[in-house]
Amino acid sequence: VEVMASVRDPIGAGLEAHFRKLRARDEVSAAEEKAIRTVFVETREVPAHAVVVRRGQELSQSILLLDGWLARAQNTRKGARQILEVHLPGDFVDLHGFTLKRLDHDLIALTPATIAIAPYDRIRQLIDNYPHLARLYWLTTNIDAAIQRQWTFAMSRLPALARMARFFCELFLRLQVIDRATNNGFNFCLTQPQLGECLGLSAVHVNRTLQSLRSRGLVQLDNRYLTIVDGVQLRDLGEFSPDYLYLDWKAR
Amino acid sequence: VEVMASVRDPIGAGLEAHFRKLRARDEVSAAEEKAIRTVFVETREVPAHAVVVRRGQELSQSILLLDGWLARAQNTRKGARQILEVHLPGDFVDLHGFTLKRLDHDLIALTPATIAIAPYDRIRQLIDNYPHLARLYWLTTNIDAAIQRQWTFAMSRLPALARMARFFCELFLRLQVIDRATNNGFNFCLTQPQLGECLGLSAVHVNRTLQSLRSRGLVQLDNRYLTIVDGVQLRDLGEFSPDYLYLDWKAR
DNA sequence: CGCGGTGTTGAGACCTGTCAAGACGTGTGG
DNA sequence: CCACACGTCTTGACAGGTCTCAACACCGCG
Repeated sequence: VEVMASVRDPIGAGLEAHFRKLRARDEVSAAEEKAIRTVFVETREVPAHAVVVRRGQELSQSILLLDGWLARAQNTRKGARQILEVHLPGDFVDLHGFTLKRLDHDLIALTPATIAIAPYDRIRQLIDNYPHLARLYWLTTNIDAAIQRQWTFAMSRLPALARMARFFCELFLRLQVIDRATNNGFNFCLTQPQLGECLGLSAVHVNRTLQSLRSRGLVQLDNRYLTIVDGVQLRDLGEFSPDYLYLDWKAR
Repeated sequence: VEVMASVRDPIGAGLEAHFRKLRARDEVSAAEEKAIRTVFVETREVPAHAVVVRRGQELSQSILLLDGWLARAQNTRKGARQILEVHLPGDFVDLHGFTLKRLDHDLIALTPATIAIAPYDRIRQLIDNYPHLARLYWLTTNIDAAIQRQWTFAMSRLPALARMARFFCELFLRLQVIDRATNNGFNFCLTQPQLGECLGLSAVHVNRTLQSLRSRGLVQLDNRYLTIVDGVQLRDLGEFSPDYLYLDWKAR
């Protein structure tokens, strides 16, 4: 992980997505926003496929994703890799490290990424001074957990086609929240083998499943851009309900 | 859900497991323990198979499990039920409802259970007065999330045999923490179909997988009691590492 | 020009699900 | 005491989804 010189205010600009994400769920005052901005000490550029945090490593800082996609991953003994959760810009990627002190899985970069670093003592200070933010960040970890539950559900009970449909629905919605999707699609940089690592499928089967979604006229994947052709049917096929993303605005 | 008259101090006695669980991870002072005890206003008895909290229901209180097993569950459109997480005595079952305000899944009773009720305003008061407890409960939600990630992993990448082995390992360890297991086993009240709902398997396949574990001399399941015959091989088969339960004692 | 990563296709094997039937134990009512 | 129903556990046969292996096309890049 290589440190890059901070130009102008790259952190401030990159935090855009983070505040969109928070404000989709609750109010964040100007004072709170200002306080959050002081938590980050530097940004880093991470190349694709890099391991950002290795399993078991002692932690003293948290990472907020400014740009690119990260993922939590864990390997089978035989070497197969499962991606447990995909993180998008604005996600406080390992805030739970703040209480856990180490991770039980790897944090890897799916694409080239820009991250911001928040030392634990500053986070500690932030949530001590702003109990509302403590609750709000607790909320975001709970939303992450809800997403995780839905993945468990999909892996255990849905066949490949539904699993993939649901995955696209979730990404689409989460990207819309942070303004990184258009009306009908989004940039999708994963390769088919990587998609298989997300869905617990072999690369071959990913290919066939993708073709099936295409031929049913539900999605289109060209040139690293995913087009949602028929969102209604896609949601139906994936048994997708956006409940679990808790996108309703409430005092927390 | 039927309310039972409180006899003597049923809450206090039942909280035993809760404090064991907390103190496996961090120190809890006498003052903190006392404060926690004041949070609960009543206990309830829940019959087996009851729905304790229904999906989408507005919440104003959290539930701590005193005795019995609860589970989070979600149904397929076709009616198949997946159990997303199993909760054991001492678990603060829907503490995340405190920030989420509703659940995106059902909370059901796997066995007859006793629960204690904690209104949100009291929880709010507790964590405002004891920031250390706020972090500690945040920690427990993070541990729940870690367990959830491991379930996702198991469902997507491990075959039935390993999945079941791992499930037994996890339960054994979690039950030992709260002193509800012996050296070589524990009471296991689930039927084979219920076990299938936990593991994402059909009842028929559960039966065959269980026989395979038995014939390999790894576990024994008689009379609702699970005996771990060969724990080392069981852990090996399930690729189980206890890391993710964060059972090391640290200042949080 | 060759090469590695990516996407695609076919064939066969394997794991797991479904359906159906029967064994066993337990509680209930006659 | 027996007959019966019911839930649970067990077994067999077959079907279907997904994996593995192998081969090939395509592309960007050194």
